[in-house]
Amino acid sequence: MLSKDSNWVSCGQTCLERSEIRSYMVTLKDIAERVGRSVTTVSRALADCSDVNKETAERIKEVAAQLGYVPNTLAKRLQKQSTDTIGIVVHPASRGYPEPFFSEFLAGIGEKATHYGYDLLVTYAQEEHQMDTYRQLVEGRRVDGFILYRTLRDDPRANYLHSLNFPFASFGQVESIDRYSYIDEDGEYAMQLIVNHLVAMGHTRIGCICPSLEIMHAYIRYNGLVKSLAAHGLELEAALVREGYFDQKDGYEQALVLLNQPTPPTAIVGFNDMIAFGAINAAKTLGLHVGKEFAVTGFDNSMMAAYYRPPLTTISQPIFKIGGKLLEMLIQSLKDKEHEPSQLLLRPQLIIRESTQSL
Amino acid sequence: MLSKDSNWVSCGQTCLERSEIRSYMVTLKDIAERVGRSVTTVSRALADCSDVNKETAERIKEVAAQLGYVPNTLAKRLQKQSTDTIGIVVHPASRGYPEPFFSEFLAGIGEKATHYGYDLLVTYAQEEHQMDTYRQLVEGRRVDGFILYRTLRDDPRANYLHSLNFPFASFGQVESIDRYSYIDEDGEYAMQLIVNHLVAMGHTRIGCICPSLEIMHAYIRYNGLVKSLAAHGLELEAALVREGYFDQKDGYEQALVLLNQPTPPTAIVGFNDMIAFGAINAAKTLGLHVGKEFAVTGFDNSMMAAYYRPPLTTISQPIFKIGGKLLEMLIQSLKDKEHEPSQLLLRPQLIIRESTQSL
DNA sequence: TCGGTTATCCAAAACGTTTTGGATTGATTA
DNA sequence: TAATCAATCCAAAACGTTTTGGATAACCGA
Repeated sequence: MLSKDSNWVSCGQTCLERSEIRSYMVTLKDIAERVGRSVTTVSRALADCSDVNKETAERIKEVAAQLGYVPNTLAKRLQKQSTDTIGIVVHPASRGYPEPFFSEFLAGIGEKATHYGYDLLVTYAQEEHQMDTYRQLVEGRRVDGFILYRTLRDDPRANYLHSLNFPFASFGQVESIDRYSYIDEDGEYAMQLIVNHLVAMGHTRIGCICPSLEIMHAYIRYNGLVKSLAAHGLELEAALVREGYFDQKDGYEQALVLLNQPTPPTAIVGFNDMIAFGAINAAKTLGLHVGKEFAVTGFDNSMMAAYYRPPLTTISQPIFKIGGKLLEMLIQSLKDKEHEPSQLLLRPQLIIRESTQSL
Repeated sequence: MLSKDSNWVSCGQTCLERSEIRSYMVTLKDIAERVGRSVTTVSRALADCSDVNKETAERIKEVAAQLGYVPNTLAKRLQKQSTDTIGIVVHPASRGYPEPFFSEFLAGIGEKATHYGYDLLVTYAQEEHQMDTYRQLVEGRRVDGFILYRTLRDDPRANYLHSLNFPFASFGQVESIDRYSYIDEDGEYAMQLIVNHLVAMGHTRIGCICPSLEIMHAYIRYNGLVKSLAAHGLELEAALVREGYFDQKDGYEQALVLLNQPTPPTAIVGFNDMIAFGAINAAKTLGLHVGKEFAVTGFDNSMMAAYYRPPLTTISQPIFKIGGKLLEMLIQSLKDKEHEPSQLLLRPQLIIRESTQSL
């Protein structure tokens, strides 16, 4: 193993040299002096401008390479008055394991950002200081645009940015503004898929565990659920609806409440996979045979879904791709300020597994 | 719901005003003109320097607040020649669900970074361009320091940064350099805990599924495993060692290989939780009663561990805290270049659950 | 010969800060 | 009275780019 990168391993002399190179930062001025041209010319040569002699340009590039010149990002950005940086403010709920969704989403954004030469600035703010964080980033000109996610129906972040005409793109719609860029999954359609499937399996007594309806996703899915049930002549009984946020613990506890009722549901629709896992565990605890006599569905198709016992029937969303596409939409609007906002509604897919079988 | 943040909701006039404020960026010069003082004085007043008259300073601050002045971050950084930014280059394996570890680690780093006023620059590079990415960030002066994780025994990133004397702190040790800041868990001790427990449960035929031994963590744990087994007069048979990277699929497949041998192990030590989950599934597939006649252990105590069926015996590491502490160590060394590197070896904890019971 | 191109170059301004090295004033001290 | 000191202020330089608005010289066609 030592052979790999061995030039770095026992570096007595090498290190010193490198260290000197670093402490002496090469600037345009250095190159200019060395070549005997002005800073202007050097800058233009490196930018491949047409008004510099070919030979001069070559010589300049040669010297630049030889000196190991790398432009100073800060200086460039100050001059250009743009940061080439996209900001994302992390939601408090995305901080731990509970939300496997987030790391994939971030990766989708990050890979595209790197690809297009943008930096990704990730900020963690406490919920109560969330708006201050946005304001600081905007007014300190630290980012060129934002990615938003987990939107609310009336979303203060979106409202703020929209009012400033500050670029952003969001995963999830917002009711309180219009003309903005977003991607969303068709939650209503997703619920239709789920309900159709459950009904086909013989379920009529269907409950759900969902987060606050202030969250846009939840609201859309909830309405979709009600509507789809109605299409089958079924009703979503108030007693069969429980609020639970996002983690297994909530799913477990709320499912227990539902299942301990006099006439419990035969199926529970979890609004995300973690909730569904919790519900499965609750049912197991009560000795139910999950999949047969009691069904559970999730939402997200997280990796665990396929491996859980029983494997979870859930809705698949291409989170990684959504992140990437969102970033592309944002960059689009950064490059062309007049560009019409793009809006994308994705068709989700139902992944049927063993957690839902015929009654 | 509309009452909350209603100042943003129906903003006809408000929006315009805001928008004007933004397009007209307030600078020190603006304040200076308004107050009738020089830019220098304004700058010094806002920095609470002692050589500006109290009344003047107050007046300046008043006007600054009134105009909504926020310093231009780029200009400040260019002048100060520091970026106040910490970089983290994401390992390709951390991109999806498979590694719940990552989002918690990142959150630990990010929250502290925000707390100390540092930006967190998250970069996604393809593995083959990894070193280029580091070089660009270093030489373009885009970050003041790095957080490294998932170190190799001979780690090119650490070697590079170390040779340049560029600040970094890593989660995991590196063999190829010394005198650097790191946090690591005591993997040898962790394995001792696991082996002692398994032996106490009556296991003598113990196998393992571990990642490449080039990875420092894996190497340490592997050696710890061998040593701990030896302490009980046991040997780690070559046939009972399989390489698997990090996900359930690997765990599943490699566990099948182990279990289909003529004399299969009665316990499998997974080098992380995902591997362990896969192994559990494999055993279930073969009809084994996991926990009773066959034991599995994990490493990380990811959230799923407690909820898996059976719940997983595993090693607990405070990943979130480690991230935060790492960032603090890094900032420490940024502020005091001469500061001795700190090195922290954590005592891991064994969380015993039902996946390991008496034979 | 002259006006008009073209090719090549550059000084200076600009981006918005912080810092350096005084300058000015008025009061205090020797 | 002159020297010293403290308080208050600021012009200019610096950070390292990019861009603006020419300048210069050589060449071309009429």
